[in-house]
Amino acid sequence: MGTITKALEMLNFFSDSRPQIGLSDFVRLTGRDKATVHRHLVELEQNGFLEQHPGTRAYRLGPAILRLSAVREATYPVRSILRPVVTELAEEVGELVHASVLQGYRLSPVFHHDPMLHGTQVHFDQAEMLPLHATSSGLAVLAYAPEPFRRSILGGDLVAYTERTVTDPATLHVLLDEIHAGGVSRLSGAYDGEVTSQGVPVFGPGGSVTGALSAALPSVRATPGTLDRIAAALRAGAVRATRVLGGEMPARYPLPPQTTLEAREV
Amino acid sequence: MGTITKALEMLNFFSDSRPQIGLSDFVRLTGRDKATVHRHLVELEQNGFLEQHPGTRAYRLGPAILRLSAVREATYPVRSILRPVVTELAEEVGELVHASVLQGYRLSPVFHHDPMLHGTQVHFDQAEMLPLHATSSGLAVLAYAPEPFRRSILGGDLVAYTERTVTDPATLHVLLDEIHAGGVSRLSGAYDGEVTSQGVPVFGPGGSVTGALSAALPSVRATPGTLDRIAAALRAGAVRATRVLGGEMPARYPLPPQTTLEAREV
DNA sequence: TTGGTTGGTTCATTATTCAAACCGCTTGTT
DNA sequence: AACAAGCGGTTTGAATAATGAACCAACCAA
Repeated sequence: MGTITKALEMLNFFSDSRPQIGLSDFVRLTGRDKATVHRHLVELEQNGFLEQHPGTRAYRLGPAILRLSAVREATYPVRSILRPVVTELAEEVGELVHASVLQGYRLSPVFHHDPMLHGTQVHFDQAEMLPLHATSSGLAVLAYAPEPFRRSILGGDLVAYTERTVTDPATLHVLLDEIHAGGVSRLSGAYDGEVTSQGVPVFGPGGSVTGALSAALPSVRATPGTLDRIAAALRAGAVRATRVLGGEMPARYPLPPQTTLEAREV
Repeated sequence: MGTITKALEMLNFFSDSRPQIGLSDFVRLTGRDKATVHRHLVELEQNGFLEQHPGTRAYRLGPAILRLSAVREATYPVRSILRPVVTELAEEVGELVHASVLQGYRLSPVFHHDPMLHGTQVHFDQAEMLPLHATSSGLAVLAYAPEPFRRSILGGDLVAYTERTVTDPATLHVLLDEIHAGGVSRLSGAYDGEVTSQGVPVFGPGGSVTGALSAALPSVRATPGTLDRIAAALRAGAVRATRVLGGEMPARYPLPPQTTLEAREV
């Protein structure tokens, strides 16, 4: 692992629930030497990717990240483009919806919205990278990804996040073919034990998968009728999201919403 | 310069006008070796800070930056807090207003808004880090910064961006004392030759300067009356911005808006 | 005092960087 | 067709910078 990766990985330890991290915490989190960690922190700070609280000396994410994200959004506004799609979809289905884009072997959250209609909500941490094999978004992506990519994922480490995470490559392969046929993935308790979620792929130019939309709800609220309604809305959302991003739906994708909706049992 | 800095600095070459950069371009821009540059690019890409266009193989800023900026905003929402202040101020004065925060020896843009009321607008590139000695924002910050910090800036490289940039430390020192007394900095053609801008400091907890607000307009529209009206609005904006950020105005700051407004000739 | 924190520094050892050559591919020119 | 020049990317061994165990200093509680 290179120096740059070591430094950048430290940024990933920040999350909504852990916004500030001190030197010793970083040493524990990374398992690396204190001197190295410190030098990396200083360098990140000098470049504005971190800033140090004057009092506590703890580090938090810095203003450079803000500046760069503004530049990316100004030239390639994925987030602001997906925002209305996600928000409308979330309001329509009445549950948490999030959009994410493929980054390496995981999904990077881009935007999420929860209409907050119910007493219990699904917790979503936008700092977490999502695994492909254990989330509805990930399965939706894998189902439409090129065969070599699918194989490299199924052949890699398939972490079991709960006892209901599917980690058998053969079973996953069958599951992905079913999702490919239906256009929507459905998972219950495979990543968060109490959550049921459904996902649809989002495509870029040339019909290649670039990300996913997903709706999640507490499994206690997940009746078959509700899930089918959400699935139909997601399918329509996939088309909208792909269109606003300038992508193309592959010809083989099951068309919404006038198309027959087959309930998918997963 | 460390490896991490070399890699992170490459991200700064992206801007609104240069959203995609290829390997050879980076080699020219950085002056570094092609093999090294390539390894850095690959490592940045693997961590999602860059993504490579499949067709052209050019690099652009990646989704990880988006994810991290969302985390920072969720826990320390400087941008979304300053947004309404900047927008209202811009609409009030009818000109481009931007907010920026101190990062090392420069200012990092956070948010900007242009009401677009006139035929000619000031161009603002949010990718550019602003120098302290040649911008109204920077002078506003320096005027209220601790003496050692002010001296380290005035003792460093003072680049002349135009023939009207003040680069003499002694002259700048006098200028800063005047700004400190008046609360507003005013510069004409010191950074962009055709632009006149005014800046006010924004303070954090404990009354330390953390950033600035600035309003800019084409010098051809800059009449004394207009500038004084904008200066008054900025002073009020500084108080609002400081308050919403949870900071404290220093006791010595000239109070708006009921206070006497002295026109500052700079 | 002792013991356990915290953030930060020093200096042999070790891994990374550099420069120049090369490869395969595309593009525009002769 | 042949050529040159551009592109992204890779390989090589000598120069250079990163690493990590030990060390400092400060703070807090017992």
